Amino acid sequence: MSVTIKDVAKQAGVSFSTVSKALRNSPLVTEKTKKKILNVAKEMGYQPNNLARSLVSKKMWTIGVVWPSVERVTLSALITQINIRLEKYSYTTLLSINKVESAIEAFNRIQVDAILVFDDLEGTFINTAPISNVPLLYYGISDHQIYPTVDANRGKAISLAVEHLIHLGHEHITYIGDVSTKDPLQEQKVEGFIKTMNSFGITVKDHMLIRTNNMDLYSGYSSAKKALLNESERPTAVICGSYDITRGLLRAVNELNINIPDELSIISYDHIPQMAELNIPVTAVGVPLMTIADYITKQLLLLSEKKEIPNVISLDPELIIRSSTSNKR
Amino acid sequence: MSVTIKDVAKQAGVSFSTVSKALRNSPLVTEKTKKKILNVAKEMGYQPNNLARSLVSKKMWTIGVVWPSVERVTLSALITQINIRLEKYSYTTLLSINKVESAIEAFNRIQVDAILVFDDLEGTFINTAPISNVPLLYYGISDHQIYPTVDANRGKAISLAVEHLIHLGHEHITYIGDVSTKDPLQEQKVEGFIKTMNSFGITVKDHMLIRTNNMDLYSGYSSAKKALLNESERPTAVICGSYDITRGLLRAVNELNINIPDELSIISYDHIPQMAELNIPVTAVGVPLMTIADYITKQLLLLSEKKEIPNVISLDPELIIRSSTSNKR
DNA sequence: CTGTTAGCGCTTTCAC
DNA sequence: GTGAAAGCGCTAACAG
Repeated sequence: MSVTIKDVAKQAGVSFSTVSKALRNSPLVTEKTKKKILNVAKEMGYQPNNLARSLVSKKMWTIGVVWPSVERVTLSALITQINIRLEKYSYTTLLSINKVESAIEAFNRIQVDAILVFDDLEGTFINTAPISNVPLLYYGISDHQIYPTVDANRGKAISLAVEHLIHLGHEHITYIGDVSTKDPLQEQKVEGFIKTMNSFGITVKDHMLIRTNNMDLYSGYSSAKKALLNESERPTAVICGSYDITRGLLRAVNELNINIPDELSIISYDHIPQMAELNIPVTAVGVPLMTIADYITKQLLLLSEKKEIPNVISLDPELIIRSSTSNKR
Repeated sequence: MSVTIKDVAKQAGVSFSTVSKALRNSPLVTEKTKKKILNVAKEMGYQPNNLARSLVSKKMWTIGVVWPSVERVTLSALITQINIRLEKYSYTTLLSINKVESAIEAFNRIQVDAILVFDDLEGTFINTAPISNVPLLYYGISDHQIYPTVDANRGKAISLAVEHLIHLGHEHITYIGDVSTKDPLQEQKVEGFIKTMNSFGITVKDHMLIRTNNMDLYSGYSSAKKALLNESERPTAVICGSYDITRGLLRAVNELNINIPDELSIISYDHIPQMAELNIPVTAVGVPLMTIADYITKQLLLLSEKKEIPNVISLDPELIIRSSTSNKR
């Protein structure tokens, strides 16, 4: 078996509780003995048993993330950011690709300190809402009352986009996004689009709402091409539902030799740094990625310390104007 | 604090060890008392503490997977399959998106039963080879001597592809794949291509080796289009380095109205079921996904039980002929 | 069959 | 400062 605290104690000629203290760098141990113990420990190749440690301290220093099956640039970027932040507080981030319920069950089994649920895909979480002894944070829509939720107000973000375009004089505005699934997060964006358009007295006709099969680059590309090909019906502005779709749109725009923003204004959901690094820096709406990461991390940290957090953390989307939007010519 | 085995014992009027036995469904307990205990436990909302359980049993029933940063269809499919198999043996699969070393460290901290490393991206693992107390399995190339490795023999697979095409009479064969990174797994494919071509006396000229920026669909699409546009220099057969690239190629082929296999034969790396479900069922080479999943799972299970496994598990790639390849016309 | 007794490896009082 | 003792929640001999 592997070397334990007792073995080290015996070897160093001290009691095992002193070893424990030395290892935890307690001030109750002389520097001298501390040094000695640390040396012996290293020599013997001592590795702490974190299960035992956690059993008494009730802390695993681990956060579980329930990861939806499909990868999108924004989501991975978000998890990466959260991971970075949590690392600074010495937490490890672990992901599960299992279904929401069994993922939560697994994280309960290994007793993580908190669970983050991205139920980005089918909204099953809201309906089934499994039980968890471990504190849980949900990133999605806050129209349920079960677990604390971080809500990025996607509908409001799209409203911001519409308003911006209308103020620039656009009326023929098209929304390209994934509206094929039952994903409530995507539905919220579409709703925001239709409602805001209506509020300005504009009826959203069929060709102004383009459905892609999913949120990836190629879907965006082919849908966009279709929408832009017919020059007489071409919109003067487009709102994209995600970063990936915007990338697809830009490819199409490039191939068709359409000038941005003179012939077409583009605005996109997803307030991420990458948006500024595209061929044309793209005007965007949404809660800044870093802000979302900050808030989620903060709540996760609080939950890990068994602290109470508000049931809804509602984040305000922002509009960041870049060179892809201009007055209607 | 939460309810423990002792609380249940007190409530049920038995000793706590009897409760332990009842919970583990031991035959040493009467059905009657077992029933009673189970009831009381449920009423009290008893949840086992798996840390304590693991502390004595030395088993976490968890496998850690070190996940490379980029998602590719094949890799996710593979992990999904492994996950399914492990679940059947009551193991949970947990992923880490951290760098190889810190991921391994994290999995050691929470004491998983085994670690699987997909170091698909930069080959850092082979060079740095971190220490792990937990048994570790590496999925990649077996030219190192540090940890047991499952090797899918990617070079041999591409050889198979070349041979097949040559036997069909093709000579102007182009390989499309990701050769931009230092990923040794991709390099192996390219090497296999060049060597085998040479062995048939064919020199691989520049235009016969197309580099995509990465392995995704759009890269495949645009590279393929470029390669196929010039009709006079167009190859009679193409080998794709991955499923995603093949999908991209098929889009390009479709747009350019090229007939498969009459005008162009296509063969792809990645022996996965999805390959048969494309517009044109595509001839493929590689170790069948399910076979890889079977082997990896088997080794992982053995490692979890502290059993010895061979240092190299070399899997034989297969050729599966579908309708995308034919004799050169 | 059921209960008693030891631990698993560690942290944390509390004496010395 | 250091050590002895108790206990985290559970499993696994060992008695009865």
